Amino acid sequence: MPPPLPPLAACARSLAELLVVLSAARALPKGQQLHGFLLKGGHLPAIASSHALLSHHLLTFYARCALPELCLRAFLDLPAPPPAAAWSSLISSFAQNGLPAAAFDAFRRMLAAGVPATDRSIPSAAKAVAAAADSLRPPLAPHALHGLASKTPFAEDVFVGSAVLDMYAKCGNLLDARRLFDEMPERNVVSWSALIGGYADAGMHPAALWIFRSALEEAVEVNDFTVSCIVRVCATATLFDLGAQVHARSIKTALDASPFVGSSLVSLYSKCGLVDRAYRIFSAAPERNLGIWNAVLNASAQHGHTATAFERFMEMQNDGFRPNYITFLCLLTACSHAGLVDEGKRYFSLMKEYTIEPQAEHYAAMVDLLGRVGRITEALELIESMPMEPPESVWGALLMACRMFKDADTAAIAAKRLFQTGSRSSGAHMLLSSTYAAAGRHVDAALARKAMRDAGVRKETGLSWLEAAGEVHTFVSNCRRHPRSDEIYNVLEKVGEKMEGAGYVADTSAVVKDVAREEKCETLGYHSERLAIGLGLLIVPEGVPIRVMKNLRVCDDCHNAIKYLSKCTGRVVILRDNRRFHRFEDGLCSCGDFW
DNA sequence: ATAGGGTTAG
Repeated sequence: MPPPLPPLAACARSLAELLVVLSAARALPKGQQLHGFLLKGGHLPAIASSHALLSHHLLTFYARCALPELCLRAFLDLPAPPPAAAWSSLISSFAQNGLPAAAFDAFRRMLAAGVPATDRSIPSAAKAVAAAADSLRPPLAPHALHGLASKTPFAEDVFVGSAVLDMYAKCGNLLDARRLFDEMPERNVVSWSALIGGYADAGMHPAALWIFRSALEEAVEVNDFTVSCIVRVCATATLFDLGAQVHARSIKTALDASPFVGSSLVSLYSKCGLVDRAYRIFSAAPERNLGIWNAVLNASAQHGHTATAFERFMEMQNDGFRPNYITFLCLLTACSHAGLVDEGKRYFSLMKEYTIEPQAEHYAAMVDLLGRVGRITEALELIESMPMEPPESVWGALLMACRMFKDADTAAIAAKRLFQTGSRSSGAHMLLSSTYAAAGRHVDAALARKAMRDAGVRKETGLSWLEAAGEVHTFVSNCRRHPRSDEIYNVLEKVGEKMEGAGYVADTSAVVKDVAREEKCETLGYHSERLAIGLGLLIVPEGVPIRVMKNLRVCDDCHNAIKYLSKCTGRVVILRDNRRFHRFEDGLCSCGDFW
């Protein structure tokens, strides 16, 4: 005789736990089976006290499976009228599972049913508005939700305030975010983090740093959220010294153990050119998540450590992490930097097996990969096959390929389509012009430059900078602004003689005829990166790599010259241009002259 | 206990 089954009410907890497991796995058939069982036997009312608990997990389950209709039906199965808690449950299920439109719809229905908004439902609604910030038809203006919230008894609640503040920040409305922050009667670490994150996303790095500093001064107990945000700012702006200071501080508070802080540190050191240090952070990380795997994978990709990148991809899967769309973006970048077309195609089709829909960014990476090995027709065919309107980045990648392979006809097509996207990129005009020039079509080149002027687009100034002792030294071509300019030009001249002795010949083919006067000046030899390296030779201690950043792509001649420079001086130069890293040592570059 | 806010990786 089997022991008698316990009464169903006693099983409610186990059933709830089972639903949580099924939710996590998004196991749709099994979950629906369980739902059916509960409904069919009339079991739900039988366990009325656990009814709401089970319903909550059912809602989360269907939201995870992106099935708002089923979610709503499970909600409507609740004994009427649903209490405010059930509504909050419904709204948060949608908001937390990428269904902002459904979340807002539920919020609206709740209000229509006469249930007032609470301190539980407003934050979820704010999250939904924030998540829909990029969509063309936002469900509700941020101001409207803020207004609604301020008419409730929760207007001064710190949870509600922080959620509304974050909504403003995510919608790019930094002025309102800041005003709310200033007016809040109570602030906590979440309010501070939301504001810092908002400034960081908007590229307002000084503001983000300033708020962070104020938080420290006001003795706010910053946590891993806050620190990861501020390290991201340092990474984006390549503020190595400041980033290292924040890192040191985070070690003291043990926040460096957070995988979120770890990811941003990996990215910081990688972006500052110190990929070995990035690798060490990763190896030492006590806890790994998908973010830190992607961060280290991207570091390998950016630094041209292609084989390492592929290995990391295998390892992360062995560790049980499921790659996401960013993982594949990193892999395609790695392939692109090594010119590995077959591997790239393999990863691109592998996305399907993971049911990850390629985004425009993945297409841009594939176009870049095909283009830089000269398969321009194939790249154009891929663009034609895109299920979405090709954005600027895709045409830009094609245009770059046309420039490399002097394909003026395709360049004209790419540029035309690129400008149709509403882009005001000066780089695109310059690429088109120089492609014409490289193909010997100097009249078209001049016309392209005129078109740029007529469009009121100014050429982006080539800038290089070098950070040393916490100070950032910025250079433009041939400038003499730096107080140590005389020494810089002297040392470059001296090294230049050695370089010529070693066989360096300045390549003047990059000097395009029929270009405007200002560009001719720039082509004469002292490109900004060389000046920055010159200063590096003077002030960076022997044995320490000279790290230089540049906002444009390094030219062939400078690339060649820096190889000779590294050989003649015995120095390591790490140059980050707008595409990737180049590590020059003993006459060779890590990119293998393919970039 | 079934409901609430902020991260990382491109």
